Amino acid sequence: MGKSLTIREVAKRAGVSTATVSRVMNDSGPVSVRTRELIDQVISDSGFRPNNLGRQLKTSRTHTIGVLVPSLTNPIFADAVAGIEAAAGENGYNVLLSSSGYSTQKEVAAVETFLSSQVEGLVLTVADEESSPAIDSVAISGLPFVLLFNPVKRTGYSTVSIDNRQAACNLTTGLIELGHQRIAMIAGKLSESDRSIERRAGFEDSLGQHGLAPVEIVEVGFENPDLGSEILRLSNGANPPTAYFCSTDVLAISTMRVLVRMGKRVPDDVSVTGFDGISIGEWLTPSLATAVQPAGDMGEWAAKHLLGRINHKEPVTNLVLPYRIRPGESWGPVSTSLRVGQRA
Amino acid sequence: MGKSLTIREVAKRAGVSTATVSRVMNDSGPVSVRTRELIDQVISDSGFRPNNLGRQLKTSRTHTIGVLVPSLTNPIFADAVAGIEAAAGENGYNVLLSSSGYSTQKEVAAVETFLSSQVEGLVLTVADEESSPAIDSVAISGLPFVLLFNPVKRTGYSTVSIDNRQAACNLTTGLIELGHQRIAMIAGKLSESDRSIERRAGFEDSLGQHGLAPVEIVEVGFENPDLGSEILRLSNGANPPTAYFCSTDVLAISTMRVLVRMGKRVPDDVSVTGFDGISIGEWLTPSLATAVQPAGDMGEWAAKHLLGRINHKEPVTNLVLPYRIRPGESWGPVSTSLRVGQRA
DNA sequence: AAAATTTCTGTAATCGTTTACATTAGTAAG
DNA sequence: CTTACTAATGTAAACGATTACAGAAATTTT
Repeated sequence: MGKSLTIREVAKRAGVSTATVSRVMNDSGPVSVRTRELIDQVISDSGFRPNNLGRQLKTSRTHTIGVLVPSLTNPIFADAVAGIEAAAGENGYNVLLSSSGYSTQKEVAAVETFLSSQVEGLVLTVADEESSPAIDSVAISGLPFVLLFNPVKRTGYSTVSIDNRQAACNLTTGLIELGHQRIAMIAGKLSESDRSIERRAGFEDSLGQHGLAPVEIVEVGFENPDLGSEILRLSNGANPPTAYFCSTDVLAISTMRVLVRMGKRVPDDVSVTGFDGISIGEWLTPSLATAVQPAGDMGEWAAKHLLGRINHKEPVTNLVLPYRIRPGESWGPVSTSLRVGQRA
Repeated sequence: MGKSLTIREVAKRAGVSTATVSRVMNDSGPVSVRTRELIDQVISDSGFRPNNLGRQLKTSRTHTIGVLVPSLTNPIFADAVAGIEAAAGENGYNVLLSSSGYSTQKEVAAVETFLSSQVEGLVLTVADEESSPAIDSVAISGLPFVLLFNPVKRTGYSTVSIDNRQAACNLTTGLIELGHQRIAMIAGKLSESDRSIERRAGFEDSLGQHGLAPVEIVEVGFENPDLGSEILRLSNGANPPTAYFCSTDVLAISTMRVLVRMGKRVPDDVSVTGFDGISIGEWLTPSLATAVQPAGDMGEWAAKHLLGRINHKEPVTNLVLPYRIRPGESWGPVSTSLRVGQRA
């Protein structure tokens, strides 16, 4: 409300020049003890707060990074953002946050805003790295950025991820070793997530290695997936799955709920696996078998690396962190009765 | 990397003045069709992107709001931020995000940064509204802000919350009606959360109305609460609680886990209630009895109201939204054996 | 065809800082 | 008491946009 003070006003009140005031604020040059004290006094008396816009415009440093994720309601991203924010804060950086809702269009818009706002770098998770106009924009601009969660495909920019394909393969193999032969995949829209694509590939790798084929790969939207009807259809179909491999924990949780509501027991009647390792999964009954991505650490690492690139010209790096298969109660041996029943 | 273009360069290339370029970009004055096309051409050819700092400095509008929450890993806040971000985005506003980790000191620092960054308003959840230097700073600055989740105490600024005290009272009464007489409260540090304080008050209201006293009120830190030893102590004490009233869902979930690990059955041996209504709660087994705050809507409303205050001089408002008691499987009638056993 | 409008465009100041450069004051050395 | 340095301060030009204001060009009115 009340027009805030400018450095000029402070200078006038202290009877010095703006240059001197600036020098005491930034410790950027010699100032006599006397005047320094005088100016400090005036500043604290008047509650002067320098306007960052002026400073940033002049120095062309904003100490701000942009962060773009698909969604904040999925804890995997919230946790990552928490890690990013923490690392940024520790290093005196601010975070400009945007979420895309898995929309390529919104990704582009967000990136455009970030670039206009002169952020010094970006951490982002895009829908599909291979065909992302948003990434193209950033790349062209020359601004440092690091891709988070997106599987590394092209080289040339920094990424922090896990080996989605291998993790998915391991998880699927786990199901097969439990005796499952008829496995369906519930996948987040492949066009909305290259993670889904990779995970599907891993899923198929494993099936292939064991001479199996997927019962079906069902694509669902992330925002309001209508799992109910799909699962009902599969379940009542000619070839009902004994296990559901879901491309994210959130989808897995929804899947389990649908199954339970249908009267199925997990894992006695049907097994379910997730992917991401959000902490809720552990607390569920049955707890969720999944592949854990260390989201908080990944975010933290991404931010630190980004700052390194910005401030110390550190080279582009592709970090692939280890994942962890977290066995849970949501998968179990395929039920004998079912196995026989189906074969009959 | 590559020095980006300025409006001056664009003007030169198009053979016009910067004023004209500015006019076509902002539609802020008459421009002949010919020159408009010419300039548009030059802009898209050169990939010119206006530098927001210059614009913002001149217009003194940043189209940015600051958002400060205690934590992003607690879904109640992540959901709220999602709502805020969505509303802000829809209205062309950017979000500068910070999290305080329940530290008053960090709150102050974050607010200071926001003010320097010339945000146009703030949405924030502070530890304790009644003694918050952060709020004082903002209030003095005259910047519009809205308090989210913090119970409304003083008037004079906008808030969005629910009636924490009443909700807590209702929830406690629910426990009492199930026969519980020995109820302990697990409270987030009262110094770190005025919500905890209110909820405790509601808890005590209900107990008082029924002529009961709390077994104990245990305060735990939010960040890494050591619930294990506390609950063990209570459980093995002279007066073991038959129910735990927890001040947040996150604490309630931890409490349930500890109890289960101790071999207790929930709700057969002991009941547990939460507070917040994070969606996980519903999916747990047993599902969590709790009071639901509509976090996403609250965030959305807070942001919209803030923008209303910024742009349309809407008056300060205290919005108290309805909460909903969500009964769950985590509470049940007090077990008869226990009741008798204890009385013996 | 001149006058009166209206439409278009340019000039230059400004927003709030920082900082290169110039200047002055202060101190040490000769 | 100069001279030569260093320390302290000030002057003024940026940074990249917007926008009063004024002037030129095009159009309409008389």
